[in-house]
Amino acid sequence: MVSEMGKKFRGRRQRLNREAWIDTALKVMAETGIGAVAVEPLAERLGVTKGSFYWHFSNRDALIHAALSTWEERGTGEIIRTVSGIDDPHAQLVALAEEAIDDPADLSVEFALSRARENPTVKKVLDRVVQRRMSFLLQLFRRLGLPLVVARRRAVIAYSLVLGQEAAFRALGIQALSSRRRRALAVEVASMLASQP
Amino acid sequence: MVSEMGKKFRGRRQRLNREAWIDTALKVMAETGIGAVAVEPLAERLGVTKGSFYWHFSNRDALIHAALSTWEERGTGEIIRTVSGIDDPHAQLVALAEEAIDDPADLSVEFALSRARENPTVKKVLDRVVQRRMSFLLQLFRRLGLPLVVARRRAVIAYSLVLGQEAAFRALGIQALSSRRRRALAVEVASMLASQP
DNA sequence: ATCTATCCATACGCTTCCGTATGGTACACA
DNA sequence: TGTGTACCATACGGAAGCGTATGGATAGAT
Repeated sequence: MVSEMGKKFRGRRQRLNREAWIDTALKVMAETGIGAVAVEPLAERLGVTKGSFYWHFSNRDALIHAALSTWEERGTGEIIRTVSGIDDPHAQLVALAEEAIDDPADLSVEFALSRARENPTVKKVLDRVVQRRMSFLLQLFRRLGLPLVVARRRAVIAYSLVLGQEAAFRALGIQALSSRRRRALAVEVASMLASQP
Repeated sequence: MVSEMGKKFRGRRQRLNREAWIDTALKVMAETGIGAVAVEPLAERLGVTKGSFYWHFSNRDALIHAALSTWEERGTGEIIRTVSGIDDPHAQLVALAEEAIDDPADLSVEFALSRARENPTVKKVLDRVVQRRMSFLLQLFRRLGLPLVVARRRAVIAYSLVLGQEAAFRALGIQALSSRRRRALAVEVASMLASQP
């Protein structure tokens, strides 16, 4: 029972794939949280209708799931891989801090997920990622010569710092930092975190 | 044109006031974000219908506004007042860290607001609060003998830490800390933040 | 040139939420 | 014992989102 359609003028066709939806979903998640990942607004943002969406995904949950998988793959390795190439643990810490300041998008997602842990899918992915991050940080602080109890606390503190930075910058209305200031901040953070107790 | 009403059995009446709505709104804001502050779910949570709500408030925005005002009054002073009673700046810092670890509810709201800064009302309130927090922190680090540039960075770091702690605890699945661990963490944070560069 | 797989638009029913209208109930107080 | 004020329930219309059904549109193979 469709009356009339397909008659209107349309600009040239858009033709998307799953990845386009996933990327947009992750962006929106970082900006506004997982709750804002809604099919129709996303469609509008992409210049299509939800007809497209339901061709690529069975439903909204499938998109969330796919987005989380993509995020987990892309993110968990990237920073850690970059940093793993460095030998000196202190230089590693500086690099880590700099990465965290530089690329808030990835951490924004993590930050958003921390607030959606009641979602079972989110919980599973987040727990895995956090596990890896924490053990990496713990190892790092151990290599810096800190005793285990201290290293454990530092790991929690470092993780808090990383997650909070994004929120703090938002709250402070800071958009970006010059590379000089960024570097200075990273060095400061690293030396604080590495300081002997 | 109302057909039949008021005939059903009702348990005893609830009788609320504005404050009950505001408190619940703040709780929900802390838990799930400002977007989750919706009239009907709140009403259900309070065991009434929205008929009650629209007697106390003109609309949803009025509730948000009232909640933000209440939060600003209650929060901005409380911690700072407690801490201001202490003389030694280092002890102040420890107390501040302990407060932050202890009472995540208040900071959860702040955290939620940092993600809703595009809302003009939120922006106004948040900017005021952040301004106060930052100048307090700056002063504190100055009194600890840190040079201005360093103190400024430390203030940003401290604020990031405070905001992130809540998210990190969520992500880590930490509900609460024993007072011993809490104290240890606070001391650790304070000594890090106060360390000479 | 036609066919087919791929991708998208439109329309529809359902649910949740907003805000309004209107009527009902309890308690104080006279 | 009635009556008013304060508080709440129900019903309604509209907007926005989810998911389904179905009918185009387009590109590439043949």
